[in-house]
Amino acid sequence: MLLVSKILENFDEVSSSMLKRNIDVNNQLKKIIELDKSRRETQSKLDSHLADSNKLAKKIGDIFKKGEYEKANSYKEKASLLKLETKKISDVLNSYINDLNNLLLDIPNIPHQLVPKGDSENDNEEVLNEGKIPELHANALAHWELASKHDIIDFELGNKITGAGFPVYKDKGAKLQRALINFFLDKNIEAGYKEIQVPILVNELSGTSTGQLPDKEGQMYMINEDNLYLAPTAEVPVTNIYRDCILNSNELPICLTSYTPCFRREAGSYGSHVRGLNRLHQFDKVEIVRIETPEKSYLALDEMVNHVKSIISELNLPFRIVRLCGGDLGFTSCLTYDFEVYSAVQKKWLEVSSVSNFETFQSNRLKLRINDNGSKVLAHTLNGSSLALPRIVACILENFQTEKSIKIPKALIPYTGFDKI
RNA sequence: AGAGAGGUGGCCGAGUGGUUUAAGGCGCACGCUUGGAAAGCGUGUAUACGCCAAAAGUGUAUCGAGGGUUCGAAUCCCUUCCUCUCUACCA
Repeated sequence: MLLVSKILENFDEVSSSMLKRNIDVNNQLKKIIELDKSRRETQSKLDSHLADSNKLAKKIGDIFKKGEYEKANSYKEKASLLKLETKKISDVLNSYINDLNNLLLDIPNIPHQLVPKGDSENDNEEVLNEGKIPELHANALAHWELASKHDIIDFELGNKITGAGFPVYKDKGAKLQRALINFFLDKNIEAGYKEIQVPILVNELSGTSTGQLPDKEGQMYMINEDNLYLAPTAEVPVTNIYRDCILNSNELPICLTSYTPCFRREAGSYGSHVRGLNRLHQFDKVEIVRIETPEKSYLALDEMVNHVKSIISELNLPFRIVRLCGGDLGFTSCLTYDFEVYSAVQKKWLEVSSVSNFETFQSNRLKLRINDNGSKVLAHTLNGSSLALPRIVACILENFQTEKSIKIPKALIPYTGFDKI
């Protein structure tokens, strides 16, 4: 959520930078400023009425003690009238606060200077392209064909148990999943991230605080009976650990890593690009989350990008890093780098990681501050996938297939216990 | 899930309608004291919002959360969340 003070002080900058997202928020911003002014005026008015009420109540108490009941009663009447008026002002104030909040909740984060203008993923800016695209034999198969040929992932069985997008991993397929999770976690821990296990069901406030609500309302599975959501990413439970916290500057940076299954409804996405493992309703992901001071957050973003890069390199997968353009940039993010691995059979790039700096957008909702020698500032939050499994699995299967088998990348063999499928 | 007991500042803990402006203690910070330390003494010690150019200051709100009763609520009522004990169930 943007700060009203930021909008007030940098109106033109905020307004024009939103054009990169292809949205015009000028009117909303003006309304926010107006509402904030009304809010402050009403607050002053209410406070002075409450101050009067408090004084009067005290006076009545004193008079009662002296036993002057008649006098007290006349003051009581006066106090009642004052109270009625106070109630009215308080209602007005609350409506201003609500309207202001609702407007602010609908405005996305301000894109960073580096974010290119653009409409869609086609306008993303490639910043690195590394690794060799393998030359496959003539009969190379797509991963969903390999999965069934080797009987390691069963999509049909998942349909039976749950529905489309919930595959069953079998035998070496299951072990490959487990190997990747451990491999990723170990790499992250080695790089200084502390492992943490968190709940996968989250409440509404958690969803709002990291920015999934109200923006992605329809993308999360909801359990109505208990008013809980299935987390679409570990970002939600992990970042919310620090909701309503004031951290001492010497506690920073906070670097966490967590494995969780992730659940996404993916409403409205159908077609060939969702075949096999390309897009699932349930998938596994290892996430990294950082909390940083404003001064260091972009340094941290670079570190995270380099870290994810090193993991993909170790798996020997051809990949590229793209800087998301305004049109593709997530609601909550200032700057995002996506990692895409190349699927040699499908002949396309598949997103496997998204690394973002949210600056104060989340921390403002989280009320996550840093206490630096008595002065308080909002922290910067960042996160990234390190990494999401399904498309990594798809690429391993496709890119490392031979006529007879699938070779496991060397770095993974200690984790799988086998070198081919 | 049922019955009961609870939730008060960084922590412990007093407080059943108006000298609570939340006692007292611990912790922490600073100062005095000391050769140095401890002890002792003194001062201070939350968050949010408003006013003020800013600081100082000051007003308001906050005793799990939300609503209500009252001139006045930590205290009474309702709703809700959480914790503990017992019972039931259970990996």
